[in-house]
Amino acid sequence: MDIPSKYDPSKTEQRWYDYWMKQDFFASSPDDREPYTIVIPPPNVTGVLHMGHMLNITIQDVLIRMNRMNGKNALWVAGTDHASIATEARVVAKLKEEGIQKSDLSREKFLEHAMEWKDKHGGIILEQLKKLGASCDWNRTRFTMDEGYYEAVINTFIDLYNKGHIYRGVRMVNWDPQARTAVSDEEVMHREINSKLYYVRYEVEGSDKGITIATTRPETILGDTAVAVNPEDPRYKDLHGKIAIIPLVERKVPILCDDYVDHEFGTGALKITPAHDENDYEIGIRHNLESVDILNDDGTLSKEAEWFVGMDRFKARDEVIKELESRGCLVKVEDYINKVGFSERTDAVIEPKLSMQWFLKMKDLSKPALDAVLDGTIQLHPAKFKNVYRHWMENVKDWCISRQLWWGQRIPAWFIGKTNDYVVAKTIEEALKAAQAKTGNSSLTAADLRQDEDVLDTWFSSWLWPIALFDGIRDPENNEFKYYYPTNDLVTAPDILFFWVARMIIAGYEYSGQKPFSNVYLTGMVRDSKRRKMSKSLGNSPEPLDLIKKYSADGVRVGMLFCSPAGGDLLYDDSLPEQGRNFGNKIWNAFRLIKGWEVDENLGQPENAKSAIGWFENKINGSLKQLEDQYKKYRISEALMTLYRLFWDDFSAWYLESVKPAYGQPMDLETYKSTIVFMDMLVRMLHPFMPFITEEIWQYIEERKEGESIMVQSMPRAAKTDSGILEQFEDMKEAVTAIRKIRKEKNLPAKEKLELMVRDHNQSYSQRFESILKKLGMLKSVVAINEKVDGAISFRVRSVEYFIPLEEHINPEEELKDLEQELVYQKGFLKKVMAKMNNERFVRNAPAQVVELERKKQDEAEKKIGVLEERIAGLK
RNA sequence: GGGCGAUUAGCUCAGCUGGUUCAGAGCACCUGCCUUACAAGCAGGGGGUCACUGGUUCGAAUCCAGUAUCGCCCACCA
Repeated sequence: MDIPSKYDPSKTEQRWYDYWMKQDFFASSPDDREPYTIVIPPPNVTGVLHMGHMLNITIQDVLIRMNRMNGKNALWVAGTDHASIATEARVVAKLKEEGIQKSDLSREKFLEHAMEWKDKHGGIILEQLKKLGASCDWNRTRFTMDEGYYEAVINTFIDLYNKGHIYRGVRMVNWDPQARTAVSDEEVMHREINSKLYYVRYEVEGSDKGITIATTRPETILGDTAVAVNPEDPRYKDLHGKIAIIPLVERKVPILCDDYVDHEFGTGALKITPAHDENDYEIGIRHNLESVDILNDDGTLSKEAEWFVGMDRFKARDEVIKELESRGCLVKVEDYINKVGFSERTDAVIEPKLSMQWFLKMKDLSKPALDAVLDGTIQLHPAKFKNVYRHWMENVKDWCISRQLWWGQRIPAWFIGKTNDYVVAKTIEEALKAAQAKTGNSSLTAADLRQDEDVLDTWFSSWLWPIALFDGIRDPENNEFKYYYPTNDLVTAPDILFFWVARMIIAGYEYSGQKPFSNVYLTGMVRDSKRRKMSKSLGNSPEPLDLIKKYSADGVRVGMLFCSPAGGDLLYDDSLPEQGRNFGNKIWNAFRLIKGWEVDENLGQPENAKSAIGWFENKINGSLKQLEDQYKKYRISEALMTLYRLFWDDFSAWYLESVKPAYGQPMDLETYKSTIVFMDMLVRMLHPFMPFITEEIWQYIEERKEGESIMVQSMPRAAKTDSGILEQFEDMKEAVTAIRKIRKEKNLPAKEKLELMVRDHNQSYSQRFESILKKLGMLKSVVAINEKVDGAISFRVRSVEYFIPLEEHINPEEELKDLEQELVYQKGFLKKVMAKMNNERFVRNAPAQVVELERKKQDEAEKKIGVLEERIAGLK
């Protein structure tokens, strides 16, 4: 049979994926089986596959394939997120390239462009997932703005509004001047930056003393409406109630007292800009201050600023400094490290800005979601995230859900006439009725209503993902929703624990009265080997599809999972997929070996094969047991390692070597059959991790019918193991290793067959595994003896002694040295054991088992010492 | 500034409710082999005061306290 010695995935992977699709194996619909459901974290519709997705998708596919093979009705739903701010930014940028400004377009026209763009690019990432082998039910692919989903989001808004959870109001919000929208607190990333602290002197009316304040944002001076000092601060007691004059704008403002001011910081005097700072805003309210908004939505200075109108805020900062300096108001400048908020999406510096927005009250809604994680109804893996989650949920603040964008679900609020009075309703017809009722004016017409221009935060739609996917908002009684929901596992990155996971849990309890999923597996970040984040600018982020081409999808999957414990970062290096590919090749070659055997039905089964099979049955069962435990604990990397070692070390290096017939010799039918059974089990066990190569081999193992596939086979189940057999085999392995080592040390020709004599034959494994010992140790014979042998090289495994009569290779001095070394070790060991045994408190307090164990150790060590002393005496 | 977590081999990590000489795995490394499945391989090997200091205990990598270093999350000190 002609099978290439190197596995070539380039043809097989696409072929099998097409086959699975054609057979509709990924599809699921409700039936009598227990469901197992995963919903994909919907990638941004603008997104392209990156390393983080690769890890995330691989884990989900392992789980879904595993459960499918375990007899569950497995469903993995895919989809994309409309990603309002990110997508809108992309579309705006693209239009700009074509010379079109967003402001030139009507809302409708812009949305046409956006939708067109989405249709063109939206499917790319999902197609990429297929290359990795993702077994999603593609018939169910959803989009967070598709028709039914859009409606679910709007209905949710209306419902929450009617329940009194949503309010509209002017608040200090995080303003992204680049995207020209408010963003939520979670979308602001604080970073430390090197900046300057400017000390600016304000004149005080009726005093030549003046007052100096410190600020990092001197341009906001233009919006100052007060100066504040701490009432207890002796330096400024004489200035209480006086009037300060703001430089440049020459505005007269009060000097007031507020406990908020820290006299330790700066000069102990604080400028108050209620429109551009959260604290100043609070102080403004307390003291009834006017607020002057000096910024336009795009971050340029507004008319209110009076100076540098229309200039960008950072340019204006420089100009203000220059101007202050030329007027002699700039007292000094210090280097200063402070934390600045950046927009998560555009990376623009966030401006705190007073603005009218919609908010969702979080406190009450989050209560059941907090409890569910605390009491284990929902489990986070790893569990350490429980604390982080609790901390966030206990301090959760109201969520700003409106965005000044067009791409997204438009807020279903309608203003009446030119007023700020509004009604919330799904359609304009309903809104009209409500407006008429509200105003008592039945002559209002649709023309008198105008819908709120804003859209909802993206996360206000994705928090419904597990529910809305199954149409559970519109119809909670529908079969699919009832069958698949709550879902089982969610696999995602910890950076969206609050953005998304926490809010899904909140929505889950509010809209289904249940948890949305039972387990959350939080992956780590993919970084490079120096722990740096993967980024385009560093050029350290490999192109996923190139990796698949180079190392195969199986290889990349395995590589991703080799060292990525839950929650731990994955330090990516090309050696990982390489190791994965090598593993694939190893499997392939083991299979080649088996398929290459010629079978002779008349041949009896040799002893070595019988014992190897008996051992490997136990070994595989032991591994299955271990795997069950590892899967239960979501220890995916460890499970993979268990399989890796089972296949490489136990199956290939020991089992196959034990049963392999001599070159050119045929094999008996029994052994062949058993080996095929093992191979079949092994590829099934490996299938979730390496779907392609295992399918390829499985299809080769036997003639398969159209429509058969490994992916719909059952997973082997653990049976009982005989630990005695496993231990005995381990002892035999040790003996083989020792013999090999002797060969190497003594430079014996590899083919020279040796004699082996075994003392203490009865208690040993060597009866059961004697034939394997002979085969792998290249032995002529294995003979049981009762007395020690002089003039032989010897070694020991546990209490059994082995002798290889090779007088000519013996160096008595070396031998003596080895034995004496061994004696020293044993005596040391015994001493340690005796120390315990002689310790009355140990004997009294330690459990009987432990004491018994020590007693055994003592016996054994004493015996060994006796033997060693006897031999040393003999040599001397 | 507050909270959480970590520190075990060159690297990435296991080590569950203290108890076999318990210090482990994979990768990397060293030596020898192109041996008739696989050099993407085979055989053999070296390597760690379990961050530090105390404490509890018959017994500590494991439990407790402190110290140091790192990481993450939250937070309005201009």
